[in-house]
Amino acid sequence: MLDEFDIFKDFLKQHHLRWTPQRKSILKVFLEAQGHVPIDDLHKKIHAEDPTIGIATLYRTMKLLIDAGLAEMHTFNEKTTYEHLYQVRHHDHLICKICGKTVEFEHPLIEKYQREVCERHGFTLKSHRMELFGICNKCQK
Amino acid sequence: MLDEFDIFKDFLKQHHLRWTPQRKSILKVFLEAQGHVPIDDLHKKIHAEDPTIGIATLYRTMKLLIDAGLAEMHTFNEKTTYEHLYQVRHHDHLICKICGKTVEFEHPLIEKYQREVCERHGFTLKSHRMELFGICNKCQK
DNA sequence: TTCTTTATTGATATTGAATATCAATATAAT
DNA sequence: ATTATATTGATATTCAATATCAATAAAGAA
Repeated sequence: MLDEFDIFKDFLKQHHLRWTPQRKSILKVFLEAQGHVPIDDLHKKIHAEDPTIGIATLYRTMKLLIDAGLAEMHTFNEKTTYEHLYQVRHHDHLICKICGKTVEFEHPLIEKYQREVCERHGFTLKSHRMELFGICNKCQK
Repeated sequence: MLDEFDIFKDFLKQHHLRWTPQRKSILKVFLEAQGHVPIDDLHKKIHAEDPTIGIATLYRTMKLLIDAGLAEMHTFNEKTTYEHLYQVRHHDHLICKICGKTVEFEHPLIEKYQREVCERHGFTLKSHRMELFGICNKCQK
């Protein structure tokens, strides 16, 4: 079974890009982080790992990870976060408008109807984004 | 039946804000525009209507229109657009990744399952965002 | 290995959308 | 009219993200 490092290496090779220590460190730190990681969190962790890596390289590498299918970018409440994608079951998000708590869920029927809608309009579905915004238990009290 | 101008006036009054010629012009131009309107399109049209209205006032007013429930902000492909909301049936979006064409749709069953998911997690659903990304007919050829 | 080509890097400048500031002005209630 | 306060336009500012660029490093060729 290929792990994320192999996938990234393959991706880089296919695109005539290079496997570098910086890219390795960034992938490592990203994989160790949990859930939705903001860029500045990543930056701090990277800095602890290797203080010489600049912010530009971090942004550049995160883009590559997205292109390689290993990460996904989200923007909830004006804040950008990155989420680990590979070997993680697809899911959508339920977000509390007040405290920002996020719950991940998946619903096979919703996905099915999404595919139907696409077909009906002659589209080939590539991806989707579904976010439900509400108020969680705690914030209602 | 209240029109958008009445709704906006009421909203302003309730919040101790004021009904001004600038706000009137911006609402007028926004209502006349079609579909998903980028801010700079609005700015051009506003400028034709009244060249003295500044960009800051435009941004401020669009925020108010959103708060008043008359507009919705979208960010497709890094570009922010505003969409007319009142007296428009709720719908979601299907977007071509290549040409940017958007199709509006609604699916009652998807909505139903969204509500179910929320309840199951103890959330009160307030709104949602669902965007399907694919390749349209024309772009596949 | 050494050479060559070309991708990558970090530091830093730049961009650009969106927001904050502020003095002058307009609005709405009294 | 008077008063309190919201609004305005011009412009400065912010800040995440990107572009620039000379120095460096990776990978394939010889």
